Amino acid sequence: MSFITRTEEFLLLTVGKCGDEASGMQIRKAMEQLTGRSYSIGGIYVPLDRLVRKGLLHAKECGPSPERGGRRKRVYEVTGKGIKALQEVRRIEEQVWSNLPDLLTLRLGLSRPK
Amino acid sequence: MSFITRTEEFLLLTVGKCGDEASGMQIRKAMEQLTGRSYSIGGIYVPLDRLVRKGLLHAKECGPSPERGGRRKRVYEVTGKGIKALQEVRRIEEQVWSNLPDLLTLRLGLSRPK
DNA sequence: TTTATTATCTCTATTTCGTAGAACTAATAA
DNA sequence: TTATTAGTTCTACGAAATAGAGATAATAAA
Repeated sequence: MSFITRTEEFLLLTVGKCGDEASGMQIRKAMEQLTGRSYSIGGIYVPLDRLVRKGLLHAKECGPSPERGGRRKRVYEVTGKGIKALQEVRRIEEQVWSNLPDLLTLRLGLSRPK
Repeated sequence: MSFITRTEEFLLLTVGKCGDEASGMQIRKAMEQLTGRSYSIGGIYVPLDRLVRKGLLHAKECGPSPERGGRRKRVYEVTGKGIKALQEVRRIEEQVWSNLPDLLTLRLGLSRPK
């Protein structure tokens, strides 16, 4: 078994951050703010759908926003399985980044001593 | 532009950890220990080659090990560009994991208060 | 009521990455 | 000279990322 990808990780966290506002377009905006890069529409919806299929996200249909136009929104939320996947990937990330040799720590500018 | 993948991140860090011993098979062992999962041969060499082509790793041919058998080893080292990529991905990871709403922090078991 | 406008989502083609393991190579030992 | 072995090359295939045109469903304007 493999870890979730970075895109999946960021999407799960972003959905969590957006809370009740976690619709596709809102998630896209938040992802762009958080990461500083831009995402195409497919770059959001394709992996979102995959996360739903895998059971890491749950999707529910909502009413439209009060603004002019716009179709029904679909709002996502992180499932228990999604939380587990995040916990696992965080644990591994910490593991891999720990006990770096001094030279590497230095080159990375992480020389915070101790 | 996109971030390096998780596999690439782990490989770069593992190469850094292995130092002078960073040959393909050694890297494979270290990756398995660090992550707790197993990697096929291709699962190591294919992305290693890609990292070399992208300039994040440098490869040099070495003599064989003193053990019986075995062909020449190829030893990898992280380039300056590789270090930069690691710094960037770490910065973004920290960004995305910061300022989580209380509910999410709780669900993730990160309630280490402020 | 019909038409224009708009936000959101669906669909799908293409490129890039991950995964697997058989086959090949070059070294030492028998 | 042949067997044995560590290490690498090769390559096929499945999975994920990326891009953006088009479909849909809502409100506003005519």
